[in-house]
Amino acid sequence: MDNTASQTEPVIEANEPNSPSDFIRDAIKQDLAEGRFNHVHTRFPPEPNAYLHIGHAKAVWIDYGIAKEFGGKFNLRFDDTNPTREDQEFVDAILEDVKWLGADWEENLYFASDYFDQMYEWAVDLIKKGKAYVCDLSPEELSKTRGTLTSPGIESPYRDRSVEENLDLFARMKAGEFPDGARTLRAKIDMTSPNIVMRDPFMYRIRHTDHHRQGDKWCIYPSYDWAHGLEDSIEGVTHSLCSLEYEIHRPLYDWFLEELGIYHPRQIEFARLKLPYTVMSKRRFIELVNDNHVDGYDDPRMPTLAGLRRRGYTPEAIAEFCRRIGIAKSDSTIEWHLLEDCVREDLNKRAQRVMAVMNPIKVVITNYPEGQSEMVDAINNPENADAGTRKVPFSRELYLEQDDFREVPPPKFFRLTPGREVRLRYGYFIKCNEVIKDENGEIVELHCTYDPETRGGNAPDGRKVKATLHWVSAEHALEAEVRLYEHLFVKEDPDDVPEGKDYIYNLNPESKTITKCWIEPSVADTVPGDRYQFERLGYFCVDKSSTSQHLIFNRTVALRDSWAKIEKAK
RNA sequence: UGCCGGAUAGCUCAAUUGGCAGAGCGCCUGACUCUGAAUCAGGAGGUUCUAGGUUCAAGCCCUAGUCUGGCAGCCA
Repeated sequence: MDNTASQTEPVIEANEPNSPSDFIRDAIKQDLAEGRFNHVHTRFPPEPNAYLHIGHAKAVWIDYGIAKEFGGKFNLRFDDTNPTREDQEFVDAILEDVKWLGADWEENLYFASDYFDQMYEWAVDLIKKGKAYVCDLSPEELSKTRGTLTSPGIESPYRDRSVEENLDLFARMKAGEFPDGARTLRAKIDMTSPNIVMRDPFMYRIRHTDHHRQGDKWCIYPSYDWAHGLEDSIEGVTHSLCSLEYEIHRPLYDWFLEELGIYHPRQIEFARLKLPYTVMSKRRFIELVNDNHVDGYDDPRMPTLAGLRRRGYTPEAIAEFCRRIGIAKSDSTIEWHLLEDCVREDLNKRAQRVMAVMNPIKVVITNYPEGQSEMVDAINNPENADAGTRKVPFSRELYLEQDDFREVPPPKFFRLTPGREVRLRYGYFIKCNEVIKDENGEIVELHCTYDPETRGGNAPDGRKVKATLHWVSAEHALEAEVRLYEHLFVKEDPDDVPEGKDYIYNLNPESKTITKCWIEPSVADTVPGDRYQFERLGYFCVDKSSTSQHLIFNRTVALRDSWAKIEKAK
């Protein structure tokens, strides 16, 4: 068979100096070198029955990334072969997610259901070749005769029907003469195969269910194993990349294509992505959402792309993450840390800086005139001069972060403490003179003095301070809601539960904390999706439910904090 | 006990035809700094799962074993 015939694309090899190397790319280069294929064509084939998650992002970047690198084509194809689970809602959501990720399918958007006629014809071909038969076994009987992992199955009593009878029965299955589950079309392979997948797998089942795209045209629907290779073949895909669980299905993928004698793509499998402290299955997403353990598929704690997007993750960060984890055949669990590091790296370069105080302590600048205020210049992004500057109001009463003051400073603490001078970022040097407490001994405010000569944050006499603190003017600050997130589960493996419990038992009751912050007024007109760095605190993204009357920020990720590490080490 | 995979630094991965085990991230130290951030420099970190074998030479090839993932939906 000529595997290079269907398309004649120029061969472009991925020889850029920084192009990644892995076993799949190596295999593709070899295929190109040996002439098995003369171009590269991949596909991402989601079933429209759920929201995409970070694991799908990995698959998209493998499929799309490799196609791009080799100057090839990339198809987005909905594998919509089971109408009982699928819906247009998911098609729309997936389209949005893939587009957001940055994978451009151009005009190559396909639906497996568009190939149902062709698949049916091929099934008829296989029947005519004596390679497929209609089986009347019930689902229960079928599973009983399939055998086990260690023992062979037994042949169906309907296995040796005549071609004519099979053709007739199959046509009547299609015509809707039989109820759901009454019969299947099965491939005639080998009931004793050590690979259970090869024990006369079913190709079609009867489902009197309308399809979200085909309506009531069909009442028989193809199985994954039967359909997938055909879809790849029809589209001229060269490399059908999928996760390891399909490795055992490859012989069947090859068998159908070989028996049909049609264009034969190559399936290659890779390890799927696993992350600790979360779950990544469609069924569990549905449970978490339906039982209100999370606030929808786009809850910022969810590993869905919609959730990560709402959390503030950028597609660039996700792409970088996928690049860093690479592709392998060994199962592995990637630390969240790596994903977080990727967003920090991306957001550091692009996020607008802003000052916000989350746990305020009031500071009165005793030598600053009452009723006066002024605007100081602040840099929007030190990593990007083009981002410009903004004005931030300074006045007599400020809020500082509680963590930035210690009445009795521990060793190596160089923030504000009685008698010590520090800098207020873009403001003035201040010195703490007095700690005001209530009757319970709790600190209620600090009395400080400022040095008017240090306006903007520099001392004309060149004296240095050891700390620069963020602050907001009490009178001008806007109050906003902030939502802090932790892992959804308390255990690395949510399935690690006591007898009789399930993964829900491991939900982290503290995965979401709603609190407040006081933030500089420059963010008054911010809109959902805007991302900021709250200086010295972390990256935050404006939630979709945020309004100018009620600002809501999701913390994407905190900044690295080496002081916290020092403290924790004690 | 069947079949198909996997095992190299804390984590993720590399290592042409067998030829001195490397990188990124993390960690430690230093420099710099109006974010204890970022950036830059340096450093530590390995019985390549185990036991044999082939070879001048084995992470790689062979044998046996250990551990580990997937597979018995009319799901994909």
